[in-house]
Amino acid sequence: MEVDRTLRLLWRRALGTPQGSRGPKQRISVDKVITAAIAVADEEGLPAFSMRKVADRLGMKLMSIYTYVPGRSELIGLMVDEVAGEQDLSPHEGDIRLRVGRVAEQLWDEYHRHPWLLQVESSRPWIGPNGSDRYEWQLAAIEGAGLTDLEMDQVVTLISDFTAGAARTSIMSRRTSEESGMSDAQWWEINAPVLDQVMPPGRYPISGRVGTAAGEEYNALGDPQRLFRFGLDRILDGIETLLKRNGHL
Amino acid sequence: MEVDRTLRLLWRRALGTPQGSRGPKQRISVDKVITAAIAVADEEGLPAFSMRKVADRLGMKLMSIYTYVPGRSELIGLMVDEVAGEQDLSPHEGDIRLRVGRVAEQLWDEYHRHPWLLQVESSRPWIGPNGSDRYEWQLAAIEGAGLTDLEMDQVVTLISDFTAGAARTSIMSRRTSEESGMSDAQWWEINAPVLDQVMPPGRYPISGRVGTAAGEEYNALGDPQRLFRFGLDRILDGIETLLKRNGHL
DNA sequence: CCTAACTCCGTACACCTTACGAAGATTGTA
DNA sequence: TACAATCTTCGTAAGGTGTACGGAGTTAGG
Repeated sequence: MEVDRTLRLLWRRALGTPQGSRGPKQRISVDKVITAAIAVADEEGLPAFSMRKVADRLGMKLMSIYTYVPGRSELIGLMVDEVAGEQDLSPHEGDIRLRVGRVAEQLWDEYHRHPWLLQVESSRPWIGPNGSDRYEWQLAAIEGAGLTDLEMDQVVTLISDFTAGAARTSIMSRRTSEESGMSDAQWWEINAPVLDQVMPPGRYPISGRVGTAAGEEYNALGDPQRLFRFGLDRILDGIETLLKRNGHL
Repeated sequence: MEVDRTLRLLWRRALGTPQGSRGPKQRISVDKVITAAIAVADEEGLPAFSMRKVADRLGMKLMSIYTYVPGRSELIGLMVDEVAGEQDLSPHEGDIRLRVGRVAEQLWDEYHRHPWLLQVESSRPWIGPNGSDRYEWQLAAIEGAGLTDLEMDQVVTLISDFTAGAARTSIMSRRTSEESGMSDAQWWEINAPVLDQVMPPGRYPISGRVGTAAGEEYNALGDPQRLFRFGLDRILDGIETLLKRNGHL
């Protein structure tokens, strides 16, 4: 079963080398394949990520990659767990606000370092060593704060979901300015004639006002970092409210 | 410029029919193309969504579709604004908790009705009529609650980002159970030997305990609806805290 | 020593988007 | 009425994609 093989690849370090194979030794290693694959995805994004490009980068031919990993989607699973291992999981310090904040910021950084993470659409969420270690570390941030086990899982999910959503917005806006090959000014210049015709003054009273305010404060496209911070602070307030209600804090 | 053409397609109803073209009349309409495209995406997801399938569904040949829309990514932009128009934007009622809750639930429903929305990776966020109307409506939910213009934008973004993140988790878990062709039990049966070997008891003290609790409460895969509700309630608490701090409520 | 098992990889197939141009339909205008 | 301009439809082809299959060569176990 391919599931089994992929799982063994995920936990390859814990399982040790699978001695005694007959044919010629592999020229490179799964780790090299994964590293090259991550580099390709970092540079070009997941849609443009292809087995051919991974092979090229390694100086091998396309079909050889398939002796290292079962296929494209399994390789992506391996990449996801690999980058989950880049984080610093040193013991938590400070009050719960700081701890939980750090959990969120770590995810935020990871998404920005590897924007393709948000394009991953696995049909099976692989359980890998780095993902498992991180989940344990995330829970440790709120261990002993007075939450039930169920609430602990829910809080970590809340933080993860919000951060993923905010990072998605941030990355899409970044892609917009980088990759569209068009400055904001140019874009508005092209669109203005149509939009002026179709959005007469007064048609959007609130968004007109709010959009202007927001546009002036953070410039035009929104300041994703600041939006993230605002949302995170509200969520931390909400978590503190829950702790108070539970009789802690 | 293709930007201009797409924008005109987005606002086609407001702009009226562009009279006086010379050649033969078009056999169908942009609306029919968009509707067919949405149906394909609903059924098969965005990766499997192709121009050919849209053409087939309409009884036309592949290249004819390109006389209606500039290309695949522009068609997707049109689809996004189209489904944004399915919502009921009737006036808000109830207190702010209810209003904001309804904003979130509406997005939640939309993502579940059209899961491919979360797979969209536009390089330009098109400004369409339905998206604009909805943003106005979302702001109206918190108009007059005592927030600054900037805070209003930030609150709507917070709700949108969290909902997108939670919906993403929910949809991925739904896809997992549907599409993997494998029940949870089967999956664990295959994985158990490897995981047992590699995650010895005590290796993950907190996640072991929390995972068990969560698994028992909502069964095994997590109950996305309930996780969404929990997160939303925390965020609403956080927003109320902000209002109190601002001197309202 | 020889065969089983492995690596590497060429070829092929079935998909994808879209550029280009041909063929035919329609309309505005001379 | 004629005819050019302009449009729709669509065939073809180029350049991508993932991966099934099988062949050639290499290595280690029995």
